[in-house]
Amino acid sequence: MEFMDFLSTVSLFSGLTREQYDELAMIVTMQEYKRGQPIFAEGDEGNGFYLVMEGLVKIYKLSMDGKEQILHIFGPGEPFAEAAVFTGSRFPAHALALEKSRIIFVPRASFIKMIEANPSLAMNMLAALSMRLKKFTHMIEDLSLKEVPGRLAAHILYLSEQQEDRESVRLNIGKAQLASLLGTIPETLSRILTKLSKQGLLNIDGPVITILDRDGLEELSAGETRLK
Amino acid sequence: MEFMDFLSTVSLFSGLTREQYDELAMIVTMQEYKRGQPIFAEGDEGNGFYLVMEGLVKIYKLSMDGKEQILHIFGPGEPFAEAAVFTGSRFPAHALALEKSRIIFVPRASFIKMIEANPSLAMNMLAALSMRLKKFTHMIEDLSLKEVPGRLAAHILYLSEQQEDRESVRLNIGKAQLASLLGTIPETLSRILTKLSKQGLLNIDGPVITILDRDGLEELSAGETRLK
DNA sequence: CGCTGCGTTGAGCTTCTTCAACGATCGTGG
DNA sequence: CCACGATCGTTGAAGAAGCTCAACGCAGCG
Repeated sequence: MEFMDFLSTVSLFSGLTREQYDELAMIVTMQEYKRGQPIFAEGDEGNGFYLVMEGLVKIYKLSMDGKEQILHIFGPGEPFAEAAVFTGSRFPAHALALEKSRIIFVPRASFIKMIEANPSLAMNMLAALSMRLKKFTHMIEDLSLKEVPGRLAAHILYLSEQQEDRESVRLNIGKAQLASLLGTIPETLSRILTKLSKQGLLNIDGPVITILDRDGLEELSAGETRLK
Repeated sequence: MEFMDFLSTVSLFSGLTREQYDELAMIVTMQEYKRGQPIFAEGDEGNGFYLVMEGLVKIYKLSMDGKEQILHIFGPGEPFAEAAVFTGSRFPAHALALEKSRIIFVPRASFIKMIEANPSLAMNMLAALSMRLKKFTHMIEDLSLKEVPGRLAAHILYLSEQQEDRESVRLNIGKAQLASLLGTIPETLSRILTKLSKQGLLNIDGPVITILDRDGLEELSAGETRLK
């Protein structure tokens, strides 16, 4: 059972005993998805939650006329669709593998039993949901109160804090996906990237963005500056 | 202790034993706020969460240039700022009383002890956070994928399902607040209300909105229709 | 080699915001 | 009780931001 090594790295499960890991390994299942393959659709019954073991997953909404808004992009170690476990309702969004992925499924009923018996698991889950909530708060703020250049700047700065190299960022998703994550369309994103580039705030080389003027980006992101 | 009657009506605490209610009543405090008075500010230390006992509270974000986005409006029986309890961090938004309100405060440390000892309380809290998450998902979808008329229509339909009278809705907040909740400004909201009214979809009488064409509103809300 | 997906660029247009002015309502103090 | 100011809602005109539609270059891949 190669899950074990992986499960022990998932922060949601930190603090579990050896037996609890065994128990967990018994109730979960694993499945592979090809690039572009859907994992679930909005409206599907949510009878459990998922865990990215390997690969990349996007959670997104679609409008009637086909426009997409990405809510999350999840990589290895991250759980998704946990909320459906506790509302007992249907998935409010779509999920799709952006790359070839291995995804673990944790069925609701057994997981709820585990939670009720493990205060630390409950606390971990509460913390996870709370972080998610905070992230959404941020997203709503960005969508409503910032213009696209500000959102883009904020996102680049965010990425630069996640990655090793502080000064240059490598996008793990395509520009079209990035546009959808920022609540805009590829054309607009492209224009703004070239604009930022022409103003010397950053440098674009395919999927690699180099930060040239961090202060300038921070002003943009805070809404103190306007793009001319 | 007049809390008791109230606490027993709060769904977050459903399933607690008599002793647990007593315990709860011991650790909480109550405070009154006047209309317009702040309860906490973004960035404040979040050392507990709140519960509306009476009145109306808004949770909101401000942009640099003063624009406001309302995240929630809470009335009696609803908890708010719970997430701060579990992330252990600062409040990510502002809270202010829209009316004269009585607000209960539940300090973090004692509440966490209660949760760890009460699986049902943990489950209630997980369910509450999950619902909140779902609501935000909806909000992001609206902001990103719908235009203002669609958001407004969706909101009116939502209100009509909450209230007794299915055909006429009474706004419990002013139109400026409603605009901020929908991610727009009073001018735009006003124009769209009159437009909807002229098209015979609804009727406006001060804070009372009468639904004249429910199907039309649903089409708008789903993005199937455009406003001419 | 051609196809397909992705990114870019241009032109025109729609939606929404900004700025300004004005009427109505409400609560307060004189 | 009236007058006043403040807040709130409405309307108009102009401008900005972002979207739509269309075309094209380029790279990867069968």
